[in-house]
Amino acid sequence: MTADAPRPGRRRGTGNSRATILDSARKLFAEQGYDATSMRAIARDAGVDSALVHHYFRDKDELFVSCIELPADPESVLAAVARTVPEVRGETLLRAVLGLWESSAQPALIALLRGAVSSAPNAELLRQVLTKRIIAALLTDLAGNAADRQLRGALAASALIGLLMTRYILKLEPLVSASGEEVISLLAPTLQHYLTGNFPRSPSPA
Amino acid sequence: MTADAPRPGRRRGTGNSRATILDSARKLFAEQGYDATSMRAIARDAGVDSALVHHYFRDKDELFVSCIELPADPESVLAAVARTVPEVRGETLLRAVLGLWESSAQPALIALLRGAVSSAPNAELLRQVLTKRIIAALLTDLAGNAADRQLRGALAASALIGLLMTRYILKLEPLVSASGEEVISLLAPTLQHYLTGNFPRSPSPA
DNA sequence: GGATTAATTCATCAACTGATGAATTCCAAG
DNA sequence: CTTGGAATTCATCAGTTGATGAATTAATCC
Repeated sequence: MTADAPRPGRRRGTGNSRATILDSARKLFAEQGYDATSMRAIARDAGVDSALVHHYFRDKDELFVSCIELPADPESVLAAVARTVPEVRGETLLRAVLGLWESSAQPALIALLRGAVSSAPNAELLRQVLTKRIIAALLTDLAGNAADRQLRGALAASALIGLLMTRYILKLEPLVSASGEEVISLLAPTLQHYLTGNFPRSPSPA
Repeated sequence: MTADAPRPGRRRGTGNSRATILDSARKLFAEQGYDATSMRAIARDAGVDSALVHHYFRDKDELFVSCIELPADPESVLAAVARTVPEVRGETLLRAVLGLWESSAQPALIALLRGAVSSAPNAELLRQVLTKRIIAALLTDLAGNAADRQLRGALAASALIGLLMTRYILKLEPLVSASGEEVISLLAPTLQHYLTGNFPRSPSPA
């Protein structure tokens, strides 16, 4: 008996601990948020000593941002969105974003969203991503003065964030169980209207 | 000297410690979220020993939900919304919700929203409030079968949550600086469309 | 005025947190 | 075979957290 008392030292074959740790961290950060997730819990979930986590990632913050570095390449996806004609960009953006969120990047994205809400610096991070990347892609080649464009971008962002919150955080039915295409067909008109429709008090004098 | 060494025991006049604690708690929960706010920090902010906080509120959870119990009376506000004709309910709801969020209840509401995102049980709390109260009021006397109504309610909730997130948490311009009336005129059509408009694949066969 | 009750603080607990340094074991280069 | 580095765990630290029970002071009731 007394089969396995795990002694220290390097293991035989397995050289994937770092990746395992990252997976566990993404999962737990996504499920419970930044504060509520302890280094020890991550280590436990990864089947590893907590000191090993610190061996690969200096501290909790570094581990968190390492989780956020997306596995996929959202940059090119957004560039593709920017290249479509503005008249269908609502649907295109929705399809791209939902594609990302249904991919293996989901835990990282949920972690990003969760983090943004629970701490001010992380909120700044998300705001940057939102304005400098997503909204920027949305507004490419869009007509109108600066104020008008900024407003349209913010409204689109609000629709998008609302969807992500209800579908992935609050898990409000029937938005959770709906297929991606259903969601797209429901929300694309709204997004498109924000981008290219005309408003009650849209600041376009002259 | 050694002027003031605060000794234990009841104080002279001041009988408002409980309210002071609640104010500090609302403020800190709103600023930093549930996890990041410690009982001790609340006590310090209220100028009080941390044991006194436990004297009035059994534990941190009870304090949190006490913070959420709104100072105003949103029940009657929502009832008023439910009494309007469905055709203007989008605007009415928006006006009511924004009124609440611009009132003294704001810290409590931000705390509720922050809490929902950072922990699953608190998410359940917000989901309950959302479905049993807000969405319920929205759907009063609305035509359609159950599935259709549930979908419309969820979409309206997503638009609402998106607005609250961008305006009060992420602080995305120009939605932050816009006046309440501007926001209403921008979003009311969307909400109204979700409630009473017709959809691409609205499940109304026959 | 004596007894009861409420308000307040002190001292303290066990649990958990993130983090560090030293030890152990293995792999790979020379 | 030796030597250096990488992977891994152990033991431990100081700090914080939520919570409790006892002590102290004041207000209130009779």
